[in-house]
Amino acid sequence: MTFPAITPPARATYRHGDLRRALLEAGMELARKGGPDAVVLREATRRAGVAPNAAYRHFASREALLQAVRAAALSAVAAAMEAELAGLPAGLTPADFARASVRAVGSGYLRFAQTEPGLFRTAFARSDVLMQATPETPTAGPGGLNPFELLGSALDKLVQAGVMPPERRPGAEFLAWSAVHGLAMLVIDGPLGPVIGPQLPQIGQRLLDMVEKGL
Amino acid sequence: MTFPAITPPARATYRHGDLRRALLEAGMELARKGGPDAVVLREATRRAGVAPNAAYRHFASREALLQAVRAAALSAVAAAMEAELAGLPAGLTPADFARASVRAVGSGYLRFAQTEPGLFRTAFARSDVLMQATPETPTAGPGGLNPFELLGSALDKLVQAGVMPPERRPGAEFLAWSAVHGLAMLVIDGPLGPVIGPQLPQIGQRLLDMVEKGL
DNA sequence: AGGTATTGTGTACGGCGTCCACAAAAGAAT
DNA sequence: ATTCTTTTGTGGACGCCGTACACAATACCT
Repeated sequence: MTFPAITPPARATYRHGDLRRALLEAGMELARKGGPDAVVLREATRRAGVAPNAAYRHFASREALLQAVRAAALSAVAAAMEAELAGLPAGLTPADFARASVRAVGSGYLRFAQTEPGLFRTAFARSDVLMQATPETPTAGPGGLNPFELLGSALDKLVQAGVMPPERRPGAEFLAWSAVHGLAMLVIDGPLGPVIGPQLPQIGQRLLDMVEKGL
Repeated sequence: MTFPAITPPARATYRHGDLRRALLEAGMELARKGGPDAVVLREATRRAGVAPNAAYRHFASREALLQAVRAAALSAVAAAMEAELAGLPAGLTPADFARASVRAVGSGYLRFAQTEPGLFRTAFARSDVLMQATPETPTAGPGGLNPFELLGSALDKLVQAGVMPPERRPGAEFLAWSAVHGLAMLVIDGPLGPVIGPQLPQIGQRLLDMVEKGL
């Protein structure tokens, strides 16, 4: 007689070997579809083929696991922004390049929100991981800058290129970030999803026009 | 010997009389401090002095109760906006009045977010109640318009006063709303709370400058 | 008065996060 | 090599949650 055998091999060794990473990846998977609330400790341990309590050897609580997932999601946002920046055409004037950089950061943000809504919601909900990234929970992309820093550096270019007067620079990231973040949240997590939705790219461009003009 | 007697009188009659309202009010209280996740069915019934299952005679599920709370919270947002609009000085030119109206709507939104973060988060998270308000779950304020409609009518004034060219009007609410919503979310539910925080009013005004200029 | 629909109760199930005591394995000290 | 210690995973339990089902008390209608 054979048993159903969920997760057949289970595990040969008593020690898992890389449980922390396994839990983090399971957490990412859960967050990807389902958002932050879907990051459930027991389910993550189940996927890692381990007893629920084993998680507590690597994360102090469900919240701690969630924090780690958040940080990883922020890294992914940064990577999306960097991809967008890398796709910028060459040979632009400094002013145009600076403007295009700001737009690229915004577009990357919005595109990520639309393609990975679960991760996006996880990245930006109820937490201050972004501003106080610890060595254990890096929030940066491949280039070493986190999303907030990428936006800041794009805005700096705007000043250097003479497009933005220096006195407007302080705090400008909050304004630009707010606009883009608000649209993303309203579409993927709020009441605008059904209303807008497929038109996000166009509305996004219009929003970026507004930011560029109004900053 | 006397018992501890939590909720001493409990209830004299078998029927509660107004359980639906009682549950809604308990839910609002829970949402006020704690946000949407704090709206817990069992706790609401406890506060109403009733068995957990009694709730199911009035709400199909926890989610249904939460929807009702959301609608009520949206009403409160609308009321905050109306209060701000009512405080506008008299004797403005139509153009200035229109501009001030848009700002008032935005300020009301931000002020509400800061003074009632729990309700604010509840109002605007994961739901489409706003766009499809049912008779049972009204989202409007005392004046009969919900937050979205209040913003729309302020923008209409902008066009009527000749401040905004009519061709820019369609979709403008999405842009303005995004900006304000994003700032509110980043401050009360995101990573900007510790960073900004007390300076919200100033940054809010700057954000509204950006919107006004960039719309 | 009796019948019916409404509303609240009791019991139970499975899922969650987390605490505690224990067991297995790995590494260090003898 | 044997023992001790630290690390890592297991098992069982607790109290919370949402919710389904059967039942009881009340109100309402005839």
